[in-house]
Amino acid sequence: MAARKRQSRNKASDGGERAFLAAYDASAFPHPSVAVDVALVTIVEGALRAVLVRREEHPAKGAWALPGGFVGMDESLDAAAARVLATKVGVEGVFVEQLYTFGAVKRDPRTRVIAVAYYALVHPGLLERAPLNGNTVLAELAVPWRGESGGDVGAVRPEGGRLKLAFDHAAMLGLVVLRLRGKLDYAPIGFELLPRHFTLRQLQEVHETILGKRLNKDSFRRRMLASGRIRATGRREADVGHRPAALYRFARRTKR
Amino acid sequence: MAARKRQSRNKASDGGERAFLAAYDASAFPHPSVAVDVALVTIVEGALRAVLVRREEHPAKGAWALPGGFVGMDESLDAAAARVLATKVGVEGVFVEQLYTFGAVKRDPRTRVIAVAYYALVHPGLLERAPLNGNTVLAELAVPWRGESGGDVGAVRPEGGRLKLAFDHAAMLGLVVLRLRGKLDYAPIGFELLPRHFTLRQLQEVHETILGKRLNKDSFRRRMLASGRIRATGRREADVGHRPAALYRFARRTKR
DNA sequence: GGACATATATGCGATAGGCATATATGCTTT
DNA sequence: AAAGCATATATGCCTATCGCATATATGTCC
Repeated sequence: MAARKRQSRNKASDGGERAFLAAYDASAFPHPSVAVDVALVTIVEGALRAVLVRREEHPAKGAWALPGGFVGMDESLDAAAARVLATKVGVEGVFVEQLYTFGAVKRDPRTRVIAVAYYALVHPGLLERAPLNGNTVLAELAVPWRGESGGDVGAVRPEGGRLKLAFDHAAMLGLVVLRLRGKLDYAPIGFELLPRHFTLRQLQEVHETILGKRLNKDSFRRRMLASGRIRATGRREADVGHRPAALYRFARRTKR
Repeated sequence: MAARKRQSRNKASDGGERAFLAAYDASAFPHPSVAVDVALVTIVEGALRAVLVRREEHPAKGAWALPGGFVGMDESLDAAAARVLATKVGVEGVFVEQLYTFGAVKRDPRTRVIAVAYYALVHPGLLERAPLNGNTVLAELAVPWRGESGGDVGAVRPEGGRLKLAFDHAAMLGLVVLRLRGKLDYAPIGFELLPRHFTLRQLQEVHETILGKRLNKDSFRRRMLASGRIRATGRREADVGHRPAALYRFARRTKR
């Protein structure tokens, strides 16, 4: 689906055309800058949450923003997103996918900045190693439940109140939720929010959290088992005060 | 720091912060350029087709490419896509939507160019007014049909042979097809490829062309009529050598 | 008026989802 | 050790939808 290309850093070597290329170097003219903003999303306590960092500088100083950074001349967009995740949040090797590119003229009051938004999914257990200091927060994404009124999809609230978000980052988070909802049925994104081994109930809770509505337990179970995307591990959960559920893991191939 | 001159552009508001903003002007450093490429897609003779222009300049001189252009400092991405469509193809007021942003480092041998790909949908009748001269072609997108083997999705062929595409534009076209397939069920994109009034059979043929497989006629009819997205006009097609079909039009609201 | 081609309507079996009920099982309590 | 508990797992039924077949309707063409 999303073209995820990993580009090797082969250095430029167009010998004969160099003079020509220089003449067409678009960077000689003023043009927009490009940044990546990454929404690192997880689920804690039954709510979608995203990592936000407090801006130390103008513009929007003091507001909360998605971790981001400008795209270097020699790194791909995907690489820039991974770098931002590793540098600013300390997370590596997680699911990352491009979301949308925001290009309104005045979205950044400084200069013209085009932002390529990414979203990443991670099991909260992996976030424990990433220190969330005072300048970083795991904010709950407001996802109105079925029948529940009020609240924009994806708007952010910390613990009841509402955080002021910089730039158009609130729109980015709203789009993340919509994208997750749209892809949940046909893309293996639910598993990214769970540990390697999980129960069917845990998987259902992830789906319910993303979709913002309750699902029928039996139908969900049948659908998942028939999808061929999960495989029984033969193990069971432990230390629960009742019959333990079977543990499954994600199966890459759709076997039928 | 030295980019002070640049800052005079937006003297509109930020009185006190001007010096600060100048210090953070990212355009003072070398950074990637941004272009938009637009796939104008239509259906002619039962095949998805896209407008391609022959490149007159290096790089990839002589190859076929999607109409594109660099993004100006004072235009949004959406505006740039609309400008490219109007300027290079002569089409306005059609459905345009962002597709994906391609950011591999070496995708353009000249300099670093990040391409925000768009796709547009248009009824072929509207394209007749747009002159397709020798440098412009309406190339068929290779969409393998169910059971049919070979051929990358979205690869381009003129009339049997295969066109050489510049840059990563073949990947863009492939992604267009996948996106159309994915959105067809829940987004009103099929109607964009039809005239204002259309028959159910015409709509079904559009769906079949996009999906690359035959659909059951009765199920399709029932599904469309029950979707609430089409409304009977009371009129019928004329001059067909058999019983004329009822004409429908797209209804914005999903009434139930 | 009849042939023809396609549109439109109706019925039926297969399949999947929603729902209720019954059974299984590991842990905790008595 | 036995009973209780809470949840997992299995089974059956009803209904909506889809694929398929059949029947009827309605224009044009000869």
